[in-house]
Amino acid sequence: MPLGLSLRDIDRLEELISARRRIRRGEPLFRAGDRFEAIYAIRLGFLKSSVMSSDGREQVTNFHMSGEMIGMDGIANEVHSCDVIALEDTEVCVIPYERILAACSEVEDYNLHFQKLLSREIVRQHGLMLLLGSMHAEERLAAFLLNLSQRFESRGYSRSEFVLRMTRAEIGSYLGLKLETVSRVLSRFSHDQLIAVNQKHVQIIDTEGLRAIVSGQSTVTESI
Amino acid sequence: MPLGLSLRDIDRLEELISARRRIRRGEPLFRAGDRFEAIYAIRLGFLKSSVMSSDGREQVTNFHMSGEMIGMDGIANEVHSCDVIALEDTEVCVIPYERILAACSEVEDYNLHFQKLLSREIVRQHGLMLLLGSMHAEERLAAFLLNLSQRFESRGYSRSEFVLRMTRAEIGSYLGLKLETVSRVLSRFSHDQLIAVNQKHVQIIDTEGLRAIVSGQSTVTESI
DNA sequence: CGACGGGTTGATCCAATTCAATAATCGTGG
DNA sequence: CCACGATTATTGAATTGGATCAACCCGTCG
Repeated sequence: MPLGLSLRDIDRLEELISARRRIRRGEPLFRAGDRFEAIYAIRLGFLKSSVMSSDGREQVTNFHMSGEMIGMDGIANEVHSCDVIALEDTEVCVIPYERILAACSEVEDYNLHFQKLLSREIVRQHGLMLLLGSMHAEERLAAFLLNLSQRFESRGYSRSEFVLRMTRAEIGSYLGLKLETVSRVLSRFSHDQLIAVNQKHVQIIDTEGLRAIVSGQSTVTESI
Repeated sequence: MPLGLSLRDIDRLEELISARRRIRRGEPLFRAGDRFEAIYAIRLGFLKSSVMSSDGREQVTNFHMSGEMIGMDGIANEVHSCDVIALEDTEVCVIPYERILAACSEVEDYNLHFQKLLSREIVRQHGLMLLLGSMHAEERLAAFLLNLSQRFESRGYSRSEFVLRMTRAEIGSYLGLKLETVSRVLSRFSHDQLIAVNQKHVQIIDTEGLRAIVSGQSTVTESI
């Protein structure tokens, strides 16, 4: 469900790009409070967005991969409202917001396109809120794995085997769980033959089983 | 933090408005799946947005009051992705999206303005995710009450005394809690002289106390 | 090699849910 | 206007899912 731009769309925006930028693993693309100047299209790599509460609790709000656009949070107040950190060496295209605005005014099509991008982010977050507000640990993790799987697939990678670039703690923060819970649930999934886990490497064995978990059917689906 | 448009901004958009529409308490402004045609500016009233999971769990994603804009979720797929239901008799201005698009293309200022509206919604949801992902029941409710208080104030109503238009179950859904928990925490706040509650009527007595709770200081702030 | 960050797993604890009973309020139609 | 059923709210007791605390393992890097 949560998508950025298609390759074709990225081509369309190519003319707006001012530069490329490389961010090394662990380094920020930008931080909350930084002046908002550009939107970024990810060429290659993997990042996380997170917000901080006044008392220092971190909440990961999203993970990003190639083809996705980031930075739109900054439009609201001309200042970024979250941190974006590279979880592996990453390369992004810098698209100055001024150019986007100008292009949107000139071409109604661009305008619609960009508004759709923002709206899609809103819709995506609705899904997240449903997850955070009403799902159990197992459901959250199953949904998370299926989402990653689907995104990898749509990028031409394997949908059944991939590497988690983030730590258990980061997954936990994203899903509103503690890292121990993430670890436990992954172990349980592994034990139940739904996935195979080896540290950061994950293999999805039973997609349907995971789907069943997401939609509420408890693990031990009793046959009535 | 979460705002719609100022009155001045609404005036600016006045020319785009095609009609007014009244929705009676309990009736939908639109439902998930409805074709997206317009954005709505609330003249008067109170509504909730909610999404439904495949297995029927409802998650309230927002409450809306006068001056706020709703419907932007529909831009993404030309179809609304959530239900919006009036919690009291409500009147909205209907602003056809086509006109908004046209206006945005013509006036770069409108364009920026509308994009800010969308971005603000994204930023607001980040705050919600922080709440849902990492706060305790008491912190969630304190944050919720302070937020309502602030919004009422900025509309010229009392910031210390207001009526909750939604049920405990709806508050619970919004905050990721059960209705009993909401009721209990409100009772506790009442007992601790932070608020006075009488069914839907709430009076904020100790704003600072509520703020302290939101930022993690436990209720029983021990003096060290 | 030792230290350190990341991961797993077990034992215990606790905040919030669930189940349940009761009360207050609302809306509707006679 | 009042009575009645339905919805909404409160409160208590028991339960539980996930958090917390803690020990340990593994791989990597200086």
